[in-house]
Amino acid sequence: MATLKYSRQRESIKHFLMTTKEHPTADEVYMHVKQDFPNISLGTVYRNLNLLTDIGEAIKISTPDGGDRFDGRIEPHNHFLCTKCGRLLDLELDMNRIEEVTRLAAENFDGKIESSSTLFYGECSDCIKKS
Amino acid sequence: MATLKYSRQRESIKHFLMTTKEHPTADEVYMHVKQDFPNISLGTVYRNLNLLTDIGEAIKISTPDGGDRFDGRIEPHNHFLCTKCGRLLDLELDMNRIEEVTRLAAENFDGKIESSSTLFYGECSDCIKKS
DNA sequence: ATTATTTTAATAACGGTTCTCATTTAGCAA
DNA sequence: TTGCTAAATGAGAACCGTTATTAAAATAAT
Repeated sequence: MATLKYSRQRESIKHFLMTTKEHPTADEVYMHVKQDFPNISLGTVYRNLNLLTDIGEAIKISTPDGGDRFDGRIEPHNHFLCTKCGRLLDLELDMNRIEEVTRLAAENFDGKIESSSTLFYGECSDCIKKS
Repeated sequence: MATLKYSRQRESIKHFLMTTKEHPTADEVYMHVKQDFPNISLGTVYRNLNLLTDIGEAIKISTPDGGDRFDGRIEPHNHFLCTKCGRLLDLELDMNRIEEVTRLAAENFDGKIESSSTLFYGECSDCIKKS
């Protein structure tokens, strides 16, 4: 069962994910961690992002516009994707409502629903200002 | 403004999307349409799927596991992704509830929310039977 | 039929992600 | 400490879904 071994690189990746408010792509994580580890390879970043996702210490967010984003905030929460500038933002929302919807969905559905993720689309405040 | 010209290939792609209950990937559409147009190229399939999506006659669904799926059912509705077998299924759900959540989300949010898409995860009935 | 414009098929190119593998590092035991 | 073993890394090749290029074919209008 492959016992996990400490690595500075993984720690740095995890720390960045947990402290940033952004939802960086793998490449953005790479660029950042490169400041502390100039020799780190993109493969290492991907490997650790996937590892952190697998062990539940990060979340992977798929959007329709290209690469996946990663998030160190693991409590269930929602996201907003600006269709103008492409920024991905946190969106506060009473999770009880989400759970209620999930329960409701489960009623008419034949399988077992374990979770759900909602992505909101629209124009972010910055883009509204500019137009 | 590039006036749209008829093409048999596009018509076949659209017809397949509108009649299937599945949510095929571009490659699955390609495989199917190939039966009627043995010489069709994958590029043509992608070009038309994107065109149909752009003019609102199809929907593109992003999932965390690989390629995008396409759906000829354009009324707002939700989807369920089986984490075991990867199948993407329709999920009936009172859209009023979803709209309610969207309204609620808009209250605490600084930009303009235009739409949302919820993807449910879990185990589909077929996979439950098998286990 | 002629012409102009769109669409196609074939294929090369691209971007994001995963894989391979030789080398380095962490953790453990003598 | 030293040595051993398993895990992690860096470099780069490979992979896969998707987009771009281009000459030829299909469509629509004259």
